[in-house]
Amino acid sequence: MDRSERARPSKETPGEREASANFIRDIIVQDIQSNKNRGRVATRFPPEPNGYLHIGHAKAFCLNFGMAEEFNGTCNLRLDDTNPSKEEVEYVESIKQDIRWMGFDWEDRLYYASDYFDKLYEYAVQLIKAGKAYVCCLPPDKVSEYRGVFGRPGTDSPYRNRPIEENLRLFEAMRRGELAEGSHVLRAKIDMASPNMNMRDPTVYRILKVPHHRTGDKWCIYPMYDFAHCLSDSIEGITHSLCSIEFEDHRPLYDWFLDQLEVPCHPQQIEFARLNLSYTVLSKRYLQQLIDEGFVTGWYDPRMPTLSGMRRRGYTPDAIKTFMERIGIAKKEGVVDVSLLEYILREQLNLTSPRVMAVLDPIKIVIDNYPEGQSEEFDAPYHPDDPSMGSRKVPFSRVIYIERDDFREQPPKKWFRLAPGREIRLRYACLIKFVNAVKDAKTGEIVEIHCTWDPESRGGNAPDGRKVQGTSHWVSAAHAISAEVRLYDRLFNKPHPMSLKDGSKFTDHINPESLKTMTNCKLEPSLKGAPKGARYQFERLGYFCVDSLDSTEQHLVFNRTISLRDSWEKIEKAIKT
RNA sequence: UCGGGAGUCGUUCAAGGGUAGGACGUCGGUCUUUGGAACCGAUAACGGUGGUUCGAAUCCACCCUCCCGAGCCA
Repeated sequence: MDRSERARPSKETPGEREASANFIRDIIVQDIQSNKNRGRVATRFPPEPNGYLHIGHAKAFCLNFGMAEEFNGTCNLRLDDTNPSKEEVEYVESIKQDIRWMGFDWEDRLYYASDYFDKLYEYAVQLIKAGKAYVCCLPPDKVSEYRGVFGRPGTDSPYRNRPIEENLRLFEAMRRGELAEGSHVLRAKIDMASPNMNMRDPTVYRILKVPHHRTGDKWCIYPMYDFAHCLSDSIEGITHSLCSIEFEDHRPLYDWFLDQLEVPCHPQQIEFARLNLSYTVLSKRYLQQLIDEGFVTGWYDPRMPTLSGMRRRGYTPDAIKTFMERIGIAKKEGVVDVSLLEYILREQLNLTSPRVMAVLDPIKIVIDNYPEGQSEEFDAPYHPDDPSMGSRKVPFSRVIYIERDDFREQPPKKWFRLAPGREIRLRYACLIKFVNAVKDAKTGEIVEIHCTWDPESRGGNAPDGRKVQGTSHWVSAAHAISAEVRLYDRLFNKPHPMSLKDGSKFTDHINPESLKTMTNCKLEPSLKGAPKGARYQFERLGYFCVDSLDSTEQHLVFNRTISLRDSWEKIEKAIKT
């Protein structure tokens, strides 16, 4: 292809995501140029409804919906429900909700593989009539044994050359429920000597006497993935069937079925590497295990990499989409550093979150020279770099709270915050100067700190131009509202919890601090009535959102989406070592 | 053992017979009423060995490493 014709990254305008080149886009561009499929692009996202969608699925559907959008095509949502023993309606609903939340629309193209059960049955009959499939009576362990091992050909089933009429009769008996589960299967007659195990007479239909969440008990035989998937794609007129790398050696089988049968079209299967993320696990099975063993509260726990967990945590769909574009699409399998996701999240939240003040672990400050019973208000902008977000009034009075962590009796080097003898700024308010700290006689714990303020410094600066190094966020005690704040962190403390060489289980590496609940938090009064899901930056702390499940008007609950970058933490570590 | 796939900065994605580029990370700096943000700079890579060529990361050969595959799961 001429280089100038190649899909290039779109011009970068502020706030717009950049489209990066990827090999799938290149293929689609070529296909359009050669007028393959008459220039049409049709993709689909085919999740199995046996669990909640996670960020790995998001990579797949962002690609499928994204390509369709970009090339004026369509993307279908198809629930791949061919195994009723594992699938549930709850999952179907969550899948739809999560995709919608991410901003994609399948319009009227919501399909189920089970929509095609009648057609698939007919295709199977067609295959039998063509002498390309047979009913095998080998029990499961024998089927496996006959299939053989890598490097050596398998053995033909003794039922392989059954007459077509008998196959037809037995398949019909399977369908009618006359045969026991496990006793018979329909198999494609391909090649028991193929080096590709998928081609050694794969199972096409099995008996499963299980009701289906959509077809009820109409069927007791169900098609296998390889058969159902390629045909569903063809029935829907899919042009590009994008799937993950582990299906690469299923492609010959995908193509084989479509070649044997009279089908509407023959989509092209293209494989790409699935997403892996550091400090997390991305597999339904392991996520289910985290739930079952009580490490998290459910699929929607804010620490889970599920879309419902991330939504509750405060992630934005846009951050996830931008992440997908930045990591790109390739065939190489790898692990993306979660810090890139976090960077993009902060990048977006920084632009869009109103700033407010919240003290999570309060310590009382008494302003000795501020009159008792008096108060005043300071004007505080909602965003320091975006005046269009406006401002609010923050009340100030004699007793306020600051963060316990913002005071040190014996400050280390490079400490900018409050300490004996120091003067600091209260954000958007004034300068205060340390007087003394009052300790509990028994425990030695500091119960309150006395300071004086400089009334001339209203707004935050002294007219004499003197500078202070530190600025603290604060809340007026008399005006504060109480709340619970849940501090979430990475779920694992190892970058690759799934591949430790020491023989440990991944659950051994759960971060014990992945959730820290703060119950005595003080918020500025403007936060009263904050609606579920609302996002804020708590100044100097991080990005937080109102919990969508547990927060009530009487008892506000906030989740920490992500902390602010903390360069003091780095300095502190450097000093200690 | 056989088949399939993949190897480019620490990570991820590019480019590609002619100076290997971006982003994150890391390190340093500027600025700052968030130790935030922003800005500037530095860092660092073509798995190996041969061959073809004026020139190879790119083409060829061989080798090495890693991933997937023996469900009546998807």
